[in-house]
Amino acid sequence: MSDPFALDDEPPPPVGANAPLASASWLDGLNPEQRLAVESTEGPLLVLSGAGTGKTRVLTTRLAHLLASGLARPWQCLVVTFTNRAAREMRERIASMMGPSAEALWLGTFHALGVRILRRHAPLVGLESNFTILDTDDQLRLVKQLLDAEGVDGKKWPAQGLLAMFQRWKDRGLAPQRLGEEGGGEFAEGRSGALYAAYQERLRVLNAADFGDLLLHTLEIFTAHPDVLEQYQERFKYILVDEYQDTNVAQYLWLRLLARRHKNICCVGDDDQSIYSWRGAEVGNILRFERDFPGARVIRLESNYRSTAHILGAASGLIACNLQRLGKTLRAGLTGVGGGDKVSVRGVWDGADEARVAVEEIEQLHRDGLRLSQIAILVRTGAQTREFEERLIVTGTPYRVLGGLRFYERQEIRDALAYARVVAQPADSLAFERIVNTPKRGLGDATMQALHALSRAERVPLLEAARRIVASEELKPKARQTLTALIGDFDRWGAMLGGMPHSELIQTVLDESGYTAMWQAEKTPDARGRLDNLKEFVRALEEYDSLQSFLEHVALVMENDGKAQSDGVTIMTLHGAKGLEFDAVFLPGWEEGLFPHQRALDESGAAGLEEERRLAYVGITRARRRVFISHAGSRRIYNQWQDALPSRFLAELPAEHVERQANPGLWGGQAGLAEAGGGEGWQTPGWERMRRAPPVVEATSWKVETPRKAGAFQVGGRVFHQKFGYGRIEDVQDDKLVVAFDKAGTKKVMGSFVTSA
DNA sequence: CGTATATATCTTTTT
DNA sequence: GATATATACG
Repeated sequence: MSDPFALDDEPPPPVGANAPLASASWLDGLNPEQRLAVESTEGPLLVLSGAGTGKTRVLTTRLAHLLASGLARPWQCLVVTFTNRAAREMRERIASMMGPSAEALWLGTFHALGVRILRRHAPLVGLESNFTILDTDDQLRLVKQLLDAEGVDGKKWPAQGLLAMFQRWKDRGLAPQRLGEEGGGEFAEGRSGALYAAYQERLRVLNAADFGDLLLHTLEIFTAHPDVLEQYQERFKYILVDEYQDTNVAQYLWLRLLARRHKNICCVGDDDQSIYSWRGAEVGNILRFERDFPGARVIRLESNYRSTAHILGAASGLIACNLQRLGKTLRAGLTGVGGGDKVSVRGVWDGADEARVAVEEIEQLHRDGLRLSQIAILVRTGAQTREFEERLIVTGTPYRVLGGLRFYERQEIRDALAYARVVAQPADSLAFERIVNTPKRGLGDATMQALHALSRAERVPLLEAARRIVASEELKPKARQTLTALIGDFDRWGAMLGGMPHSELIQTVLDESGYTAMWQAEKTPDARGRLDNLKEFVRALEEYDSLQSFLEHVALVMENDGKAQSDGVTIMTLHGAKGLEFDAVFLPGWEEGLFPHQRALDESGAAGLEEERRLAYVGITRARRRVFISHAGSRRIYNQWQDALPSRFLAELPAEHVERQANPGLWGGQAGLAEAGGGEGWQTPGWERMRRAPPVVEATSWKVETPRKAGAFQVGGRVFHQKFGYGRIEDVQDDKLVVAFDKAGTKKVMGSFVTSA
């Protein structure tokens, strides 16, 4: 086994088992390419690693190799992952191989590593080292305020769009002063560049950074302060990057700067799994690697140890339809297992039917001995999870939704966090603003206007402005009194900060502020759950040794890894599933418009389509043994039933790897979906015809009352309104109606809110 | 100032 | 169908 020359005879690792590496023989069990990737420690190295070819294994083994062979000490290794989950898993695996020295590794996401560096040098970019990290909510509120202050019409130029623009700039490493020609565009008559600068300035005043800043500022520091850069260049002897195809320009520049000294940078990626271009990721980073790092070595990992031949065949056939790719062939590295089952494709009636059929199949797999935790349902959009959840609840099948609305995104948790933030950092104006009037204290718009004005005028945080304003005569006595009380509360809590366990402190804050009482008084059914969440929140606090470190963790991770679910079916988005594997994978919703998603096609055209196809490829290759794809004939979107065509991706799956499942008696006469019986229904003339003529949006008659257009109403007609009851139409104006209601008097209402009576 | 009601918009994907 | 924003009223 340990004969280094007997590489070709090494048996591949068994499917589905992560054979633990014995500490002394970390190279055992690697195939020749993997071994080469591990042992080529010096100089730039690009590892092109197809799905299921042991990428993570190579990364961890390489790291272990570097440490165990004495080439580097843990703190000299920089390891960048794409998700927090990947970082955690990597750390655990290294720790199990190397022991506690793994603690000293610089290992994390770009953003986590960015903060770590930025905290040390914050003053160089005009921040204090205890700066706040904003969440999306805060950012949006800030941009809105900005548009307001600058007199830009927020209706015409939505804050969302502007924020997205800022983010794209940041993804490309562009600070306002570097925008140059880029700046402007149409937005707000070409003022977007100036707004960007104003936004960054506001952040600085607030002593805050948004997500993009964590990288942008570090980059700024590295370029403007060579001495600082040198310090890190010197330190990081070896750099390892996971999911390299998903790095954006800013991250690329960041890496290039850090690697310039030792040049021992190893990037692992797969252009076929690049699915984050909408977030600024540049597949081009892979292409330019050899150019930017002269003498770079490229190793291809093409032996797939994960999936059966049929699954591989289906996935390869699909991805081959993409024109923009480096080109890689996945070979089945699996021995002793035949082709396995073909990929199942099934047409279903609608979303509910789809869920029902899938869950039946899941129960069958479970009866056959598959563990539920080895089964996943991977959806294109978060909204799709619901129908599966409902069905799984009905059948009593345990499940877990990963990445849905996340714990720290819930309203009550954000509120509690805001309280914690103000206690920890009284200058955090955005947090203060969030909770001044939660629970209701009678501090409304008027008070806030005054506070903002003073805050801007004197360039002080809101809480400080509040202090000054209550000392003046400006507010009405009532507002003045409540505000004084609130300031007093925060002072008191602030003083308690070091004196008691912080979880207790936050509990006290939530109780004394009346926040807990607010939910207790609430009669709605979900109030109960919210109180539970708050308890969970306080419990999570206990696991951190300071309020600061807790807040930092939350800002970066946004997920609550506290409660590890036991056995259950996993539901998540395709994006969330990258890097995971399951025995059986369900891929619902393969319909034109949903997958590929219409929006991707509209916004990015052919490139968008290819990215969607890569997403499909990622989905299929998550599976070890079984893949179940389904598409529904009609699906409800918002309120309307829409006929849906099977996804073009279905036609791209090689027929020899696919088994078309007939759903008995279901597909009688669906237009365009004729089941010709040849198992290739989506390639029939009918489907081709439908594909050329885009589907007509029409409400099917058997489920909904079609919302009537105002045009269908006539003056004098009788109508019924949910709230106002019956009435007579007096006038029709565009989509609005003037109706004289029998009981409620004459009102102007939207035509869509009434029905003919 | 708060509440209730009416309307608009929304869902692609996440660090 | 759910949730943010706008408006009217108390």
